[in-house]
Amino acid sequence: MKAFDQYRNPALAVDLVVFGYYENSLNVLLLNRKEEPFKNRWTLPGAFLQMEETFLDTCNRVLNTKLGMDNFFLEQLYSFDAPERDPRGRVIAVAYYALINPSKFEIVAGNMANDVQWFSIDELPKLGFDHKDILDAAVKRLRAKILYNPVGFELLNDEFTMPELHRLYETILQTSIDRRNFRRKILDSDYLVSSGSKREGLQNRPPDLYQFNKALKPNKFQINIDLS
Amino acid sequence: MKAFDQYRNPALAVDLVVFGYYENSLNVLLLNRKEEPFKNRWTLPGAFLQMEETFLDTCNRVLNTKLGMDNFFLEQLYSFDAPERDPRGRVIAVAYYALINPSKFEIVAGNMANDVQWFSIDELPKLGFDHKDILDAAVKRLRAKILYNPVGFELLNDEFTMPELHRLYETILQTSIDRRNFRRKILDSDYLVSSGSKREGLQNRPPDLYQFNKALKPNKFQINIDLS
DNA sequence: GCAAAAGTGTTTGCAGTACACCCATGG
DNA sequence: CCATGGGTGTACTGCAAACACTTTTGC
Repeated sequence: MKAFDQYRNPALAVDLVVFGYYENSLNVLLLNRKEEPFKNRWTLPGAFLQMEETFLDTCNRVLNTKLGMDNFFLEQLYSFDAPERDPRGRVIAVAYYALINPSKFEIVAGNMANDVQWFSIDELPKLGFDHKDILDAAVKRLRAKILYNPVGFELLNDEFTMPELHRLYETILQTSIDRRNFRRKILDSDYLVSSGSKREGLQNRPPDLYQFNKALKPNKFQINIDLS
Repeated sequence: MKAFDQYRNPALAVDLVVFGYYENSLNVLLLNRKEEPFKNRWTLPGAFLQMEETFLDTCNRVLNTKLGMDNFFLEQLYSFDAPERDPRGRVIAVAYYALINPSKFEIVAGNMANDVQWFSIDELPKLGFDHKDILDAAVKRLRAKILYNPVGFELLNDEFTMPELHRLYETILQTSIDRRNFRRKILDSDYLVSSGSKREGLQNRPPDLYQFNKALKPNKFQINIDLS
């Protein structure tokens, strides 16, 4: 029997949508290409899958080398197959998205400084390949997921306040949520533990600090926002 | 620049979970392999992606030739990358799932009769490759999706009755749903149009016939079942 | 004392649940 | 006229949306 990998197969890339939240903005990590095609255009970070790698291996390779990151939320998004998505030839892309806290990581520039940069998803440059499609799908997934899963905590510090979490939700969902009802829903879900202390140094009443409950009972909550 | 497809790439298979509903049972289409590996074991239908094909092309190729099917609900499920999932070598699988009405199609046997068969998802044989994982993911997705999307209609005849739809939901979700509340929710969503006539020939009161509203306003409904 | 933001509580209405009753058919 | 399943209505209840008040800080 002929080995499969000697047939002609499409190349397989793993592309990453890395979300980071700071200064009341949802941001995505983009990479400035220094080679054709799409030279000098911003694109999602990614790499070709090596024969012995799993998807997660490839994700970690990209994130470790280019960004010095590890230990973050990572989830498969979708696979993209448009025949002309890469002008060099047939390339299938398996897209993952990651949620990270930018303050925890230093962005390691690749060969050159300024080739990796955060962009607010409201002020995106024109992207190469079909990466705008991938990014749009990721944003849509994140918005749907955050309504019933505690993924918001991945984007914040270990300790965070209720108003911070509230602003995070309002930013990502691009809507306003009643802060009192929001607080009640989140607290009722038992996903948070009060850390006892308060955030000092702000202008007004110091808000309570919370941590994500690692011994979580899967006590679902549901934020009711119509995304359509 | 060297063409990408001359590098060594994993093979890329498209595997299909074809769901069909009849006789109050959710069934999946399996194929009896006539070659190694997993000779004489039941597996999901699938094919290797050809260079010029999209995923959907491959899906249609499989479904048309083996099953004589077209025009059905088809959605990408997930991509599977376990390194040892195929003993012949590295094969990535992109899984799709389809919803069809078995009464609309004749299963076209491949090279031999009895090599394609419906199995109730409650009485599955041992599957080859990692196809049990894929199937489990598909069932999970279908159960989640049917709660808020009108995909149930794909599995029924063009005209169907409310009790039929109700039984479909109870079967797929493996739970009991109050038929009166179910009816109200579905009708309130405006996804159904009464066809005016009734299903005759049953033993008791003839139930009303409905059709799926093709001019649908995306008027979401929500069946509240805790899937966890 | 005032402004601003955080914490806590209450009212109200609607949607989901749990029911009961009537209707149409076959035998 | 009875059994069986289909169609329709209603009362209750619990949650969520809307909203008001108090508390704590900086200046």
